[in-house]
Amino acid sequence: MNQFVKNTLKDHSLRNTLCREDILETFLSREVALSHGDLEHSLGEKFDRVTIYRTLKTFLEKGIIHKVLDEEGMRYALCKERCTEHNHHHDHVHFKCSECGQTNCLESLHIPSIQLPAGYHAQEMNLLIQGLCAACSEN
Amino acid sequence: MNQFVKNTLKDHSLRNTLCREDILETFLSREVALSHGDLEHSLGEKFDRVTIYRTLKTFLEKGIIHKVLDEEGMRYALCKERCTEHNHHHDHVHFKCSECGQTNCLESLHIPSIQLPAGYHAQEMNLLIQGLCAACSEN
DNA sequence: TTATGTTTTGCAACGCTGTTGCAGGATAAA
DNA sequence: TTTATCCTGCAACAGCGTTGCAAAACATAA
Ligand SMILES: [Mn+2]
Ligand SMILES: [Mn+2]
Ligand SMILES: [Zn+2]
Ligand SMILES: [Zn+2]
Repeated sequence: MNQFVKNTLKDHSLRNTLCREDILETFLSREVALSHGDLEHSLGEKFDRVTIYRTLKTFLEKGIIHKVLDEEGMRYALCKERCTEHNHHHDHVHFKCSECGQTNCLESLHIPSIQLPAGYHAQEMNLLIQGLCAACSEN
Repeated sequence: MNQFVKNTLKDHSLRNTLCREDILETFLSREVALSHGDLEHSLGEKFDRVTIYRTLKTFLEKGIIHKVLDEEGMRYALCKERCTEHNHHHDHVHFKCSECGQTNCLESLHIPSIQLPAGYHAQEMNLLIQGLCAACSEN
């Protein structure tokens, strides 16, 4: 378990530090997309905010996490596939529940390809669906 | 022209003020989605930043503009259809050019409907496609 | 194990973004 | 023209995100 975290860091040529371990474990244990603020809150006073920012940036560059667009600020989630900095090959849907506020990856839902007007070339797509999640709709 | 602006304000029961006129005209003349910073820059020192924030908020509530999700902060664009605060019925694609940086509405491209997992209910969708726009791809 | 070069961290400081309260000014309607 | 209501500018503030720098931690090889 903790070994997975260590391996992930090693595989990406990153030094094994407590902050990186804790942040990775937080992503693993919570199943949702996390913002910088979520992490800061979740980790208490354990690390400086700046360190958290830099860890997120490093993880993004290494392709360990990917950005999740959100109306109220950027969130991040683990990459399930093998990604690199400028090659985050995700095309799955992100869902944000307007009731519980949680945002998560719907890995199994691919964004359908779209016929763009002439001359346009797509490089990256980001689809956010907002609504009620399964837990919140059965109230 | 200016008359359209006055009518729009009147139709939404908004008082006719210089700041609102100028912001509406800016949205009409530029064809792209604008951020608060774009407007602040475009209007010079003419109005206080706070007034621009409040004008955007008012226009959103009245359904005059809608949000455009963007990796580097929120942008806004005119609603072509009749919208109200909590009923922005847009389902068109937004495109951001990674070369010229412009973001705009592709009004004619509808977001395809997606089959969500059981229990999930969609209320709103936001699809941002990043890539090269027509102008930038013919370089 | 210890020594070494390199990477990472915490701290301080800074600029930018977005919000609120309040008093004075502008607007629309009578 | 008067009046009630709405809008604006100003000041202040909290939060987000970045940078430079010195001290601490890490990985590697002696
Ligand atoms: Mn995802
Ligand atoms: Mn649009
Ligand atoms: Zn929910
Ligand atoms: Zn372009």
